[in-house]
Amino acid sequence: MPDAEGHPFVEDMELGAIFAALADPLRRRVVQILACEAQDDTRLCNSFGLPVSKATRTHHFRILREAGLIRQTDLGNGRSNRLRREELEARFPGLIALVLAGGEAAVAPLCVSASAEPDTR
Amino acid sequence: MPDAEGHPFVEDMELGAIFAALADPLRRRVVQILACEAQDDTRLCNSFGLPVSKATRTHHFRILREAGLIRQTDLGNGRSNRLRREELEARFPGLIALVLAGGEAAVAPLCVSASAEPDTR
DNA sequence: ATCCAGGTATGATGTAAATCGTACCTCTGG
DNA sequence: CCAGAGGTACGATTTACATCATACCTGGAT
Repeated sequence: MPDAEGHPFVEDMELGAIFAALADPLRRRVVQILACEAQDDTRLCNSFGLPVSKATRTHHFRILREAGLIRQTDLGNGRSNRLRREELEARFPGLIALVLAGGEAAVAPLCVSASAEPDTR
Repeated sequence: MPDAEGHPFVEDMELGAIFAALADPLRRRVVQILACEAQDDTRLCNSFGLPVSKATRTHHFRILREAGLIRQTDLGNGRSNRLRREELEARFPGLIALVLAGGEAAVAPLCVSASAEPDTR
């Protein structure tokens, strides 16, 4: 079902996995940030200000990717993250709006610059 | 925040708890059944055909109640369950439609009679 | 009064999830 | 070429969750 990089096809996305992914405040925050940015925004994993270690960050992005919420592109160094907006809207209309409606997933400013801080922690 | 029976107020509902509750296929099924029935449908906990023990069933209904998805009324014996449809729609518009859009949470017929079977298991 | 059906409460148990440290890989910039 | 930044992989730990069995409570039917 998933492609080589672990992205499920739209028709294989599961609501259970989506909900499980969005149940975590950190992951929900990532989606919120991507969702409230302009079209096709692309950012690196470390640019979300997640208060966890690198290893844990990778873990969270994997969950998001495997649920189908984001599409990741390997740049060798760095990895770009993009919300799968249209696909999600087609398969689960209203999902993204809902995540946005949930209010800040309490961690930081959000739409404003979640600047990439050094790898503290 | 919650009232005496453990129901959160609309304004206290949290998207995280909602998503966590709906991540489980059994609980999602309960919500689907309630959602696709007519207005203000009320059913007992054992009428959903959940393939788990009584204790586990109680557990799942507690999660649903504390997330704000259902409202339970104690009847002494038995306990009626009702989807908090309008309140949910006001707070998280599109949520219910989304759960329905997710397709059958693979367990049984669904909208058709999930008849109350004897307490096997 | 009894019994039973529907639920809750309380542990116990097994599995899954979040977290981290460390080691490693891949590009880019001196 | 070497150092460093961005990530992944692996193993360990700790916590949360789904599950059950058992004991108990409440109201309706017999």
